Amino acid sequence: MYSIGDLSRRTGVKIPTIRYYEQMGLLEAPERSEGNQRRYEKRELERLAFIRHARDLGLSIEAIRDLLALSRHPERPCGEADRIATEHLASVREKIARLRKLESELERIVACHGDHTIGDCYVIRALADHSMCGTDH
Amino acid sequence: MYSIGDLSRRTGVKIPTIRYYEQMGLLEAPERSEGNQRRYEKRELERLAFIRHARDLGLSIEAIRDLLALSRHPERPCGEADRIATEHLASVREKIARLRKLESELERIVACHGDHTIGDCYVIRALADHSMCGTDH
DNA sequence: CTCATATCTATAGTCGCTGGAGTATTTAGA
DNA sequence: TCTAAATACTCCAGCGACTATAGATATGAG
Ligand SMILES: [Zn+2]
Ligand SMILES: [Zn+2]
Ligand SMILES: [Zn+2]
Ligand SMILES: [Zn+2]
Repeated sequence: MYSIGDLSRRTGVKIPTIRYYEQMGLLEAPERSEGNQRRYEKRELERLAFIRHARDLGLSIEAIRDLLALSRHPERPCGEADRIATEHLASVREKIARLRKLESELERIVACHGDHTIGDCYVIRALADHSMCGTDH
Repeated sequence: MYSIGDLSRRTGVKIPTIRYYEQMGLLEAPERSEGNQRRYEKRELERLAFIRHARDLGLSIEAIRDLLALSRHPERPCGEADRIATEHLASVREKIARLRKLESELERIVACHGDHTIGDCYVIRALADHSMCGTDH
């Protein structure tokens, strides 16, 4: 039996976050001690580690909820789980592409620095005028 | 004189967002019509375009507030503006680096898909066990 | 038994918007 | 000039994924 603090230490998930996951339906409401404190089993420790890992990989709470629901039916085909992961990969790639555009614009913007005043600062001028940009972003 | 709707159409910033920027101190409170509606000058249109562009480049409201304050003193040196942009570039690069790690883990995770069940789905197993990952993320 | 530590609930704050309710103003056509 | 449509006003709630209080209660070691 683990207290919420034990779970927190073992998974690196902060205590209020564990309670938040319970509220969001990722963790089931655990048993309680006589004094109403949460008491977890090993199963729930593993489940929390799964959640933590999925969050670290950027999956949304909703996606994780779906994956957890799927994992309760080991005999079913896993197309849906694969789809969730594939879609997430696509969204990560989109984010990277968007950020790379920003990166290249920002590189251009900060390239010109030295001794000058706000009045002729390229940073300020470039921000004022998108037509100086090489991409839309 | 532009109404808030004119400003919105010309900059692509939604009306509630314009009011939000005013509340956040990015736009000064404009003149009002007899009936209390906002009336803007060209100056404020340009300022909003600046804000929009800076937001599109991912700068925070706070950074933009600082840049706008700086731009009121064209004679001063621009080191601070350059610093804000450079720092932002660094944070964009960090985000890209993090996302690339996620991308490579997710690629690995979704690589193995075909006809199988949840019970032996690599997606589910990989999420349950970070030690299968090649990077920390 | 005492007392420090841990946990409980409920609530509010973070960021950058976005949407709605309910009311008031502006503007264009008849 | 009157009316109806479009627009704008303020205030407030909600998003996602936490995080941080406040004030009360429970647990566990000495
Ligand atoms: Zn400069
Ligand atoms: Zn641009
Ligand atoms: Zn699978
Ligand atoms: Zn991992």
